[in-house]
Amino acid sequence: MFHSEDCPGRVLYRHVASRWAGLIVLQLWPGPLRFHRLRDALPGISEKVLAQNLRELVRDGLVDREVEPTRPPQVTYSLTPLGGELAARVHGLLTWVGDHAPEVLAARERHDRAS
Amino acid sequence: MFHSEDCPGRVLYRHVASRWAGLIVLQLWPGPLRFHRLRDALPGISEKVLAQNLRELVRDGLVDREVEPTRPPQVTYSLTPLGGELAARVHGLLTWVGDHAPEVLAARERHDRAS
DNA sequence: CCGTATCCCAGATGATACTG
DNA sequence: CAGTATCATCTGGGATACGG
Repeated sequence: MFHSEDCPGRVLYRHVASRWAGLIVLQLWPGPLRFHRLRDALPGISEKVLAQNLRELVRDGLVDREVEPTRPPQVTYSLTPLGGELAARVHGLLTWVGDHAPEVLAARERHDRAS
Repeated sequence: MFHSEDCPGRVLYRHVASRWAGLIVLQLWPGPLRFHRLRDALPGISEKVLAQNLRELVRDGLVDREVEPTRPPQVTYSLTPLGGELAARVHGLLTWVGDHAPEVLAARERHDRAS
């Protein structure tokens, strides 16, 4: 798979596998969120980087952006159907990582001691 | 999930979501491979980066490294059971990305034209 | 064949301040 | 509230050459 270096699949994968994109999509999986909720759910992300990633995700048709023309404005982000499918896969990967991280750390310690 | 910035899950996820780790694990899913086979299956990777990633994966107990003491030496990499579980999730994500990349690119073009 | 050792860089990320 | 602007940083990754 991905036998060319810049085929569409590889390009998209590089974005999905970026530091934050997967985590953002995952946060939106249970339901829509506003900008600051999203920010608070992702400790360590800066507003700039969150905004960048959201723009990319909207551009790629994975996330919807809705603006309520109130004062002050309210902006809500939600997954598109396409984004929802992606989120399911990301969720599978992340829950596994979350569940097995301790095993991996144990293996790492074992390895470090042995060497 | 991952409510601390440097909890084990986030750390492991950052590695798994690195540019190459997922692709390497995926290549090993069908069966063991030698170093150069792996390199050839991953267009664009340098030997240095491949070696780095493999060392990390071995350290984390996700990949096995077996050396035949022949001359010249033959080194074979394979997934551990733990690595196999991870590969399944990565496979789910990557096949989806591969299958839907065209849709995403189409959405992107639509978006770029609209703006 | 299977790597390691150097050196280097772009691009992703971060901190801070500011605006409609 | 929801961002942008600006500048600084940092590290994963790349090129090249060499070694067991």
